[in-house]
Amino acid sequence: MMDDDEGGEDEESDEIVDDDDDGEGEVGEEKRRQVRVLAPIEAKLLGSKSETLASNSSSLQFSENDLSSYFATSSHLLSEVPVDYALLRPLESPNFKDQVGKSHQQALASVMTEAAQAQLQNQVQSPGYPTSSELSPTSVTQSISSGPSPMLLDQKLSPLASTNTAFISKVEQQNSSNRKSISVMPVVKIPSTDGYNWRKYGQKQVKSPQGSRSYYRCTYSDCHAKKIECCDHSNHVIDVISKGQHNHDPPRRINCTRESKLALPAVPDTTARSVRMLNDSDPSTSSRELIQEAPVLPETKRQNSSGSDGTAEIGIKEEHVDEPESKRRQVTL
DNA sequence: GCTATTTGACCGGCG
DNA sequence: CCGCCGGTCAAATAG
Repeated sequence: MMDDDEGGEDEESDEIVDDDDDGEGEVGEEKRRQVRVLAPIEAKLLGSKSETLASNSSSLQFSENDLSSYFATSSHLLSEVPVDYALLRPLESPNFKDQVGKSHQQALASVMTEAAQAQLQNQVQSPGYPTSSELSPTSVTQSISSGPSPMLLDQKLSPLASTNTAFISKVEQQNSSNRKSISVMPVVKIPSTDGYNWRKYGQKQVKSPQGSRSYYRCTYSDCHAKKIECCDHSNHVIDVISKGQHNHDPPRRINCTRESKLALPAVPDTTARSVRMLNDSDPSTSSRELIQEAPVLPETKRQNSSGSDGTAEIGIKEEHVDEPESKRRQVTL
């Protein structure tokens, strides 16, 4: 898929930021333009990704000045600024204060959550953006922590899989063509969070928990493991149901150049997700009340603002289904 | 050309 | 028997 994860950071970042508005804003054109204004900054920020953003004060300072000047001219766009930019710029900076004044800070605060949501998606969808494992976790997490839930961040950062890259480009197409059915794919694809590679083979609008379901199966040749992502109306993944078991180890894609960049190492991302084991034969576990949240990030319920974003905790069920795949029409006609 | 995703259609289960 | 619904297939599409 998206093979240019190494080169196309700048371009993609545009799309990425634009990409996240389809979730909420539909601002489209205008937003895209606004994003372009920020492109240079973004390039710088992304350019310094190899160093730790937080610790590299020089580059940060640079960005800071840049941001300030940009901010002075386009402060009204702040709501569109991904939270990372806003937060990377110390609010205490007198320079910054001078230009924007207090009211902007207040506006910033209110806007922060929105921008944070956008930024989160932005991060996860940017192939060039350092993942939580590449980048000093604190730098990212800290910059975000004042906004939405770190859990959300983790959720969104972790699943950097090949599918995400596809999502970036596809979403734009979907935006432009105003698709009728599913507005966008779920913001987060989980494929690699559990270390396995998943291929999506279907998506369905469902009613029970109103939203959509995405159906994945393990790409491993003989593995029949499947999983279903349940998304709410706003395409936020609210539940992940695993069916079947892998008959292989999670692929360690260390040597795989492309995927190792896109996907995190095969470490189960249980910090962010609630994990639910669901036996197929155990219907008692089929309801969402059974979600066990991993209390790794004790941030209240992290709903308030980010909750509006549908930051529903994702439950991962696991259905041990040894169901024979020989159900129906497996024989192609 | 290959692989992954999207999406409408199809199929079976269930009430 | 019929309609609804969820799961899957497969052609079309995209990168």
